[in-house]
Amino acid sequence: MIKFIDIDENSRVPKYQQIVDTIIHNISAGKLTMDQKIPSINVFSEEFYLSRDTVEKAYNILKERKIITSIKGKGYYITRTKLISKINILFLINKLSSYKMRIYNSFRDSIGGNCHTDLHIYHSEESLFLNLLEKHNGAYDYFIIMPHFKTDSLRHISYTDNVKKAINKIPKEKLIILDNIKLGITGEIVEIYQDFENDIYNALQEGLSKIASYKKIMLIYPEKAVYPYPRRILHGFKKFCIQHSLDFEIHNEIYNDMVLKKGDLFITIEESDLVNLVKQIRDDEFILGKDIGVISYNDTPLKELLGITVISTDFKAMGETAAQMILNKEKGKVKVPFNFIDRESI
Amino acid sequence: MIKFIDIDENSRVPKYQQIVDTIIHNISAGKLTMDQKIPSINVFSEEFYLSRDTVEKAYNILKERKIITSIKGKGYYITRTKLISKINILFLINKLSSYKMRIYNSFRDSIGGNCHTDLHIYHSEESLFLNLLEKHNGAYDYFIIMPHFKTDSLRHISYTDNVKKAINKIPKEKLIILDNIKLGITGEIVEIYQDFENDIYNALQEGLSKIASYKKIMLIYPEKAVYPYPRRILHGFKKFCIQHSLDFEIHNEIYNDMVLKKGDLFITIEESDLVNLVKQIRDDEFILGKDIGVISYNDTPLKELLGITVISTDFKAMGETAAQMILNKEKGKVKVPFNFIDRESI
DNA sequence: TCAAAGATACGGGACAGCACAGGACGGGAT
DNA sequence: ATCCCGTCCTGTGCTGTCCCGTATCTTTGA
Repeated sequence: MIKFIDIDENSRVPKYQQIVDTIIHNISAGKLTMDQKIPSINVFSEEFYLSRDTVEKAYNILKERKIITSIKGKGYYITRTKLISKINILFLINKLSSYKMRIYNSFRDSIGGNCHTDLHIYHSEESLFLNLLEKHNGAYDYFIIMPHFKTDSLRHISYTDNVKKAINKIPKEKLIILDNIKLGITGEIVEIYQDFENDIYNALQEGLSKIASYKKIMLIYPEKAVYPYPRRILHGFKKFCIQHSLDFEIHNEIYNDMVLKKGDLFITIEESDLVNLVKQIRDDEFILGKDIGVISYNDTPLKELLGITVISTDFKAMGETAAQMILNKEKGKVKVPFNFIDRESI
Repeated sequence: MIKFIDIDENSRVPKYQQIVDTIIHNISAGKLTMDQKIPSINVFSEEFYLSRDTVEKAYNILKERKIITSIKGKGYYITRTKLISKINILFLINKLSSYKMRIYNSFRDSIGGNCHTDLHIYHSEESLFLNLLEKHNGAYDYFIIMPHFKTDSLRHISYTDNVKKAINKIPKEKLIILDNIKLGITGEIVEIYQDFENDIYNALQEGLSKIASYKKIMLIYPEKAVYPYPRRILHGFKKFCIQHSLDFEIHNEIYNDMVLKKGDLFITIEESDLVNLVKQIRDDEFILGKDIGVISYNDTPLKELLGITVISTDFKAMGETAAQMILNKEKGKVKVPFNFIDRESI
């Protein structure tokens, strides 16, 4: 049996807090190791002449901090021996894309060394998302989540009741929602959102004079992607085109045998479509930015080198904002900057 | 009689659950086959000093999951061997870069739907790496790990004893090492490695005729990066230059006020350096691929569009190979393809 | 200043899960 | 007939979890 230091009857610190400190102290001293069993509530309370309630409260605090885990009928076990003092953050994203990566990396750069961040990917699958939340419930001090799911072709509702319930279970002060605003969660939570519909509308508006010189605008929106882009992009695009009486079409991808016509303007979302398109423009000996225009969705340094005009979310700002709001304990909704960056491709 | 692994008396997992896991594991490992008889409750309980009740409870769970069927007076028999459990894979990487991302995504595309893959990032920190392995020890069927750590300036030895010990604790048949071969782990493990030194040497060799026409070769090797690149890249580069009597220099990054000279050839590793370099070449009104040459490390679709010559690891192949070796239960060491792709930037 | 509210600590009880030790019964095999 | 098999049963002693009431002390609010 592990030898614990005594509990001080006359201390100002609550007894349950003394128990917590004792356990943590024993862990850092190496006297308690991973997966080791600690005394049961009954044993502990009798050993030190404490109420069962006091020990239970202490164990519950340790459990919430995921330092110990309880198994009904068996006992309490140590499940974490390191990173105890750090703030733990769960970063939950639907898929691993270069943009998500940039958000994550800029977040980690901004949040500083005193935080531990775990990244989990749920591959846009609702069941996985629910599982992960269930599994890590209470284990983290902050949950940064990006709720994007595979949409059924039948229903256009983005979130099922299960998802809403699961997210509502997370204490509001621990919750940070990225990328989405249509959750209908009440209360003061942190939201860092993209306003997909207005973002694309306003960005295109900025480039109107140039855009209007093209005969037809083609949006390449990957409809059948495993991980769908928000359909509000479509709405914003359509709204812009209709309002300015511009001829437009929407396609799923850039096919290899696509017929390009002088005066076409393409807006590509996926990088692969951009690459295919530019290759085809070159093959057909059109001049990019003159015969055929290209606007790409979301900027990268190499797109800048290529001189591709972009409409882009500032992902770096997104990660930084999330970090800042945690560090400064700010609340509220923040819109991520979305810019039209004019280069030579239109 | 089937040899079962032992039941751990002190585990936090209930004993009956350990029995269930053991049986399922033996089925996926092929040690228990269809219609085979498993030990009776009495035999099993005596063999492992368990209560009959515990074994019975485990068998009942398996029966409810239709994995075994009981015949009164005869015994228990395996009745289902397929789709009883997903294979769990832990993908452990040191940092999140676009290349790591490509490996991971191509791995997931290749491994198929019957596997569940978790990605964890240890940020090149030894303690985090050890903690993750300790925490998930035994929870996964395969461990795909990329051992890269922050190097002390004092020691150039890449791996401490702790790391070696931790990796050695993983059963050999579960272990897949990516990216590194200098671990000194004995036994037949799966290794999918990059031979950094010879890769860069051979790739440059392929482009020798073009490279030799430049006056001086500059390698931009980010020495002080938080996540260091293997120094063997340096060795291979130096070897190539010395062997062909080429003038060379090694820099840490592309500075903004760098003096470019006609006849310089740059090899950039980080994308940011490539971007800065190309911008500067344009600012100084040099002609890329004529006045000044650029070779970039690791290919991307946009580099192809830009016409940047690259020497590149085939990351997609890396992920696919890992998946194939798990699916086909192959063993051994496989070198990842590394190519010289000549474009217009030299 | 005083009362209400809250946190702390205690004692106890009820309930369900885990692991163990048996026993009783009928069915299958030899 | 005998032995081992699965099945169902009771009982014991531990475990965590949730609940109640009570007494003390501090903090808060009016």
